Amino acid sequence: MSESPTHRHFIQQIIDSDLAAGRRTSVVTRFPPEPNGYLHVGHAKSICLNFGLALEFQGRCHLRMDDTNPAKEETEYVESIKEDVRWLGFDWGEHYYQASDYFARMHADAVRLIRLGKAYVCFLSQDQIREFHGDEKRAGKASPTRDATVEENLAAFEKMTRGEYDEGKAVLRAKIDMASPNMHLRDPVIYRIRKTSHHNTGDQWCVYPMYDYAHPLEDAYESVTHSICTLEFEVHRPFYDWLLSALGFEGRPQQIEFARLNLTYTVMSKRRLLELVQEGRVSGWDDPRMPTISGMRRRGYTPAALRKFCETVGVTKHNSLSDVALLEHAVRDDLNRTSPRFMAVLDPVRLVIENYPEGQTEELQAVNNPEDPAAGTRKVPFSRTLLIERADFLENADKKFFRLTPGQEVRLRWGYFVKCTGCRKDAAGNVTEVTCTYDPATRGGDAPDGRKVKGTIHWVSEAHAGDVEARLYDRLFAHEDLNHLPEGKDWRDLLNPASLNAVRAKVEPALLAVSPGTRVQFERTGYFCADAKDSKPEQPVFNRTVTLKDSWAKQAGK
RNA sequence: AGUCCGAUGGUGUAAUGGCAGCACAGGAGAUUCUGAUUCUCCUUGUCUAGGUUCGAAUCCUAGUCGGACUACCA
Repeated sequence: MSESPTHRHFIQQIIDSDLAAGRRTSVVTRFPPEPNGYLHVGHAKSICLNFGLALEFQGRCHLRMDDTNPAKEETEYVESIKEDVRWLGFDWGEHYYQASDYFARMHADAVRLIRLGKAYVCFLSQDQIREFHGDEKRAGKASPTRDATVEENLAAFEKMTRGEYDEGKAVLRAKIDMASPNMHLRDPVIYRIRKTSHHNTGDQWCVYPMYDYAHPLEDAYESVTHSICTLEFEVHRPFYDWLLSALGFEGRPQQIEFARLNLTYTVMSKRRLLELVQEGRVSGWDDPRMPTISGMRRRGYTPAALRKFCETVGVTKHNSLSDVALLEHAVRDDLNRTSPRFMAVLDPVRLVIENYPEGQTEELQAVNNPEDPAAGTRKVPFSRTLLIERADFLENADKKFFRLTPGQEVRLRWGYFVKCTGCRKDAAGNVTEVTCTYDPATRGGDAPDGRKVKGTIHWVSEAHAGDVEARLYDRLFAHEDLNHLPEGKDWRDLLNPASLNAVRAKVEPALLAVSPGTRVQFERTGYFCADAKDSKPEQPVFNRTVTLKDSWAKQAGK
């Protein structure tokens, strides 16, 4: 538990008090993504918040596609969003909605607004609108048609709707206050002309509502009670309230803003993620290095780990930059309990047991998961010639090195004690083979005489080993805070050139049979997931989710 | 520059006028058939200055710093 069990974040407190005071009798939230990209871990925070609140208060949470801009949205994204929300473990039940389903109703409300004298058609060009808008110091100037009659506006909006104007020739604006210190209240544009086919409504419409106009209405139509969004919409709230009040909605939704998630060594904007994909810097939205939910799923992250992480970072109103170590901790913690162990050698060197009979093979019993007795055991083939990690042998080592070095005895995991006798090298001085002798009495890994070894290393039998691709991932960026770039650098300059290192690994035979998507631990090296896309039968490709903590590497680095 | 929002260890957060706590990270040690896990202990914090109060992280004022906004994007 990262917080005391009684802790309530500020949104829970708002809801508590709404319920206690009788202002609300139920809780309805919504997660409203625009289908113009894949969901990322920042969205996961919002999903957990909104669906979590609904669960906690026995209300409901709607999944709503905020598809008001036909130029940017695609069905591919709609499908991926649904999949990601489900995968995270949430269920919207019957409550799937699309902003585009409300276009007729929104249009009718725009007509109402005009009749109320609270909206008008403006024929200024985009540049003129900007110019008339004023700035912090100067009040804006009224559009020439600001005081047109209701009839004139109705007629003009009708012509807009019928497509009689070209794109950009006219917009519908709310009539509020051109002198407001809040720019969003200086007669914001609420409808624009777009003669583009919409992924859902096709060519039915050529006028489309703007976010500021559409969003409060969507919430109101669905009887949303608490409309939770990110901090940058704080300035939009007065318009949100103005609109619903102007149109006379009862029991209006309340907009509440919270701080979006930022992660070290990670970009979190859809625009940047899209660029990484389009520029081919990653293999796609689901590249395992991407902070997208689909990328993290492929990388081996679990829904539980993501949910736990979202709980850990909390919900506040101030911007922060969460350490990616928090995320890594969440996934290690989950995977440690749940993933079966296997032996895999990522950087192999041969180990020959000189006193083990040539040609002999035996099967040793290995425990699948020490954290979970129910996971059972498996057999691992053993023979005279093994493969071990190159880093587990050192010709000249100090006393702190617990692995193979001439004269030192170590345990082969689930196997025997072996004592290092030396090594052979090639002409260049590279170690080609490590040699040792074994103690037959230590079969299974324990010495009858009670003697201890300091180190245990993993291994595979060379003749029995499978050969697979292992993709060793590291952080995508080499810079900590991508919202603050070093002088003169583009964010792309900060990509980590070593974010992917694909190696051929030698693995115990049981590993060849795992199905795509399976998460395992490679003992002593890390958690891996059989890639869901590139794995073939008997030929899995493993993605490293995260390394195991390595206090030896830390020590040795000192 | 204006308006709005925010500020608690290295990081993320709790304490809602009454002992500044938790997690991560870092350090030391114990345990261990993974130098993992687990366990124990430790380092480190209320932006500044005033005020209110018996008592302030909390309330007030001013300042400082950070963020958002000035799209026919969401």
